[in-house]
Amino acid sequence: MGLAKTELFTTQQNTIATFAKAFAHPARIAILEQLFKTEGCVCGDLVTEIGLAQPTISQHLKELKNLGLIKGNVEGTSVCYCIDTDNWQQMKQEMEVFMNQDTAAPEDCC
Amino acid sequence: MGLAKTELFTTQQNTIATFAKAFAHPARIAILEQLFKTEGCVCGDLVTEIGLAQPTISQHLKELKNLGLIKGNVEGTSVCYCIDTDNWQQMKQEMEVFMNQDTAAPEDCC
DNA sequence: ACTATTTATCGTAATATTGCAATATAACAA
DNA sequence: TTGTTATATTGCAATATTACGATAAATAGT
Repeated sequence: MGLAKTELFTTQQNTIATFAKAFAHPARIAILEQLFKTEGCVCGDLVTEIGLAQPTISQHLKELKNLGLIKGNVEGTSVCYCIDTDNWQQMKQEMEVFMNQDTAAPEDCC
Repeated sequence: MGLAKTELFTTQQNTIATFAKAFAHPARIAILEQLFKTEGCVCGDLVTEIGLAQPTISQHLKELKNLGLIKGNVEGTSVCYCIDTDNWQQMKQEMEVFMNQDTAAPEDCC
C-alpha cells in the first residue's frame, strides 16, 4: 500500500524514521554537505554543483525545510539556505540515542 | 521518476542514503530496537510484538539482512535474528561522520 | 508419509518518491 | 512598465515502497 502504519509505533520510532527519510536520498545528503561546507549559504549554486534540474533541487530543499533541518532566507531574487544548527543538534541527539543502543547490547547470538 | 540518479553522487553520499533508507520506516526501527532489547534473539515474536502481518515483517527483515545490519540463523523451524554488531559499528561511524559536520560549521547565516 | 509450525516468496493493490518540462511568482534593474 | 534573473509550484510519467492474502518451502514430531 505504500503507506506506513505509523499508529503502531511510538513517537520516537516515527521521529527517527522521519529524520532518516530526509537522509534517504543522496541529493539531500549532497545538499546538506554543501550547506555545511560553504561559508556563506549557497542557493541556486546547488543546482550547478549537483547535476539535477532546478525544480528537483527546489523540491528536495522544501523537504529539508519542512523538517526544520535547514532555513531559507530571501535575499533579493535569490534565496539563501543554511543549516538550522539548533534543530540539527536535536536531530543528531535522537539519532545517536538510537544508534548507540549497541553499547549496552549483548554479543551477537547467531 | 522514482529512480535516484546515484551516478551524480559520491560513494559516501550514496552509502549514507542507503543506510538511512533502512531507518526510514518505523517498523524497521521497532525491529532493530527489539533485537537490541532481547537477550536471546527474537524471531517470529516480532510479528506479535509489532502489529504487522508476517509477510510484512519478513520483508522488512530481508531488507535489514541484505544491508548487513542483522544476521539470521535457522534453529529448527524458526529463524533467530540478531544485530550484526560489527557492521552496525561501521554504519554508526559513517553516519556520525556525516552528522558531526556541524561542529566545524560556521554559525547560521540566515 | 502426514501433520503442524514457522518463515519465505509471489502476486497484487494502494500509495509514495523522484525527476523534470512548463509555468507561475517574486524581486530587482533600467 | 518591461525585461531579467532566481526560485517555487504544478502536472505528470516512471519507478519504489508498503502491506498483505495466498501459497510455497523447510523442519520437526508422530
